[in-house]
Amino acid sequence: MEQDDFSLCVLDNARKAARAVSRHYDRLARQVGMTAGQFSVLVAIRQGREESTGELAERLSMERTTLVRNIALLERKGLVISELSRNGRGKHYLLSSEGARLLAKALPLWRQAQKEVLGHLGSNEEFMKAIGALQQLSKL
Amino acid sequence: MEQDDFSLCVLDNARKAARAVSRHYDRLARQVGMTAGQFSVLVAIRQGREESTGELAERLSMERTTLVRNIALLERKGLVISELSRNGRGKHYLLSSEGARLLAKALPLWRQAQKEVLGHLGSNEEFMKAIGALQQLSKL
DNA sequence: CGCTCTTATGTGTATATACACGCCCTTTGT
DNA sequence: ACAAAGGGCGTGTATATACACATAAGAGCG
Repeated sequence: MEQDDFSLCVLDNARKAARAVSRHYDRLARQVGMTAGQFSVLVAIRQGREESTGELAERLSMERTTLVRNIALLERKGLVISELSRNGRGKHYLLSSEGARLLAKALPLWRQAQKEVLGHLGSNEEFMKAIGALQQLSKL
Repeated sequence: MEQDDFSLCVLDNARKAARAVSRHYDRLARQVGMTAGQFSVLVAIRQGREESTGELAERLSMERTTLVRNIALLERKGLVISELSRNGRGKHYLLSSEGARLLAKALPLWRQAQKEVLGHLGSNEEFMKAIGALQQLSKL
C-alpha cells in the first residue's frame, strides 16, 4: 500500500501532458504566425454564433478573464472582430476575413499534429482512451 | 469518416484538463500560501539529490528556463536554497527548513486533492487509466 | 422614477510557460 | 598555453492563466 506516490500525482501528470502537447502543437502553429492556443480560440469563434464572452469561456472550460485577454490579443492582430449584442447585453465575436484566411492556412497543420499524436499513441483505441480521460478530468 | 472533429483535438482537451486540474489543486494549495505548481517543484527538490537545473527540468518535463524562474521565486520566498556544485559546473537545490515545514503542511491537502480526483473518476481502474494516458502524452 | 439586484465585462496583480539570445566556465584540440 | 567548442545558466520578451476587484448596464420593484 503505497503512501504518497508522487508519480501518481494527477496535477503533475496533467500539467506535464499539457506542456508536452502544447509544445507539439505550438511548433506547427508558429509556421503560420500564431500559437496553438490562439488557434483553439479561432476555431471556437468560427463554430459558435452569437455567443457572449462568458458562454464562450464556458465552452472552452477557460476562465472568462483569461479569454478576455486572449481575444483582445486576437483583435489587436486583426483576426477577430467584436460586436455589441443588439439587446445591449454583452458582446460576441466573429472572425475577420484575415482571421478566416489564417485559420484555413492552419488547418492542415492541425491535422498533421493530430495525426502525429495518433501515431505516438499507437492505435485509434489508445487515442480515444486518452481523449476520454482528458474529458473526464476537464469536468473536475 | 469525420473530418476535423475539434472535440477530438488533443490540444484543447489536454489544456482544458490541465486548467481544471490546476484549479482543483490550487484551491487547496492556497490554504498554505502556495500554488500547486510550487508544491510540485518542492516535492521534486525534496526527492532528488544533487540534480542540476537541467536534470531537474528534464524530470519535470518542464522547459529549463521556466524552472529557473519558478525556483527563483521559491528562493525569494525562502523555501529553497541553491548551492553551486563542487565541480564548478551547475547548481543544485535543497529545501530550507521553512520549505520542508511548509511542504509537510501541504501534504495532507495533496492527499485530499488526489482522493477527490479519484472520487470524481469513479474507480481506481479509471484513475490508473487516466494517469497512463497523461504519461503517454507527456512523452510526446 | 429611482433603488437595488443581477449579469456582463474589464483591470490589477501574480504566476506560469517557452523561445531566442547572451554569458561564463570547462574541456578539448593543436 | 591558447583558441575553439560545448555545456550550463540566466535574461528579454511574449503569451497564458486565474483570483480579486472594479465598472457598467439591463431588470425588477416600490
